[in-house]
Amino acid sequence: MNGRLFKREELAVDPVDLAYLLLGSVIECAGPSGTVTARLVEVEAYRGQEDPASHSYRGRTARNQVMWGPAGHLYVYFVYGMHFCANVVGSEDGTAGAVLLRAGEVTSGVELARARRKAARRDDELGQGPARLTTALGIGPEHNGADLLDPASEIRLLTGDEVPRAAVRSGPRVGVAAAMDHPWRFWVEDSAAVSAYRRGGRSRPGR
DNA sequence: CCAGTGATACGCT
DNA sequence: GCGTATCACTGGC
Repeated sequence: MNGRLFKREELAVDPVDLAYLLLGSVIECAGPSGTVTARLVEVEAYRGQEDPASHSYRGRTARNQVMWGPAGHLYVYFVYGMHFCANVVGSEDGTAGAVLLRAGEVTSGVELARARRKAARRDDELGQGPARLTTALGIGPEHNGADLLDPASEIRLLTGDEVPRAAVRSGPRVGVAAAMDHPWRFWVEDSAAVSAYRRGGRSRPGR
């Protein structure tokens, strides 16, 4: 079924499986000035306490408490002094797994997204990066902990057209020095909204 | 290419 | 309690 809310048990899975599930799905954020929806095309899996790159690696803190809660909630964090990034919380068995939303194609509310993302020169750039995506959708700190599966929620996660595994590419996560041996970044091969791969300020095309 | 921006968390007193 | 390195980044050069 397409365009329905996910069920919580569907999301309470290993973060890598959740990453595949989220590609092609739709996130919808309603606010006072309108609604923006985006089709997710790039994500990264974070595996909780066993993963040195995960915010939950060092245990529960005030910032990361949402990651220990039930699946299907949104973990929003502030980074680099000016940006917000959003994760979908996965497993609820105490492993604090989550999937970072790295990029999406804005599929409705394009005008509102453009107004929020003045620097974007093409529509492909509206959600082309984790903080660009939250800006385009209007996600902020007030959405930390929001339930994506509540029909009454202003931010919700819906099923989309399934992306075949053959159309999914994977590689090392962006900006993560630790655990480079795990290809836990996943993206839709033919999407123009997939972010450029950067590491240490250097661009690494093709990887 | 690289400056901006500020919360976070760790290692020391 | 305090100093400070480190960011799951972006936009303007």
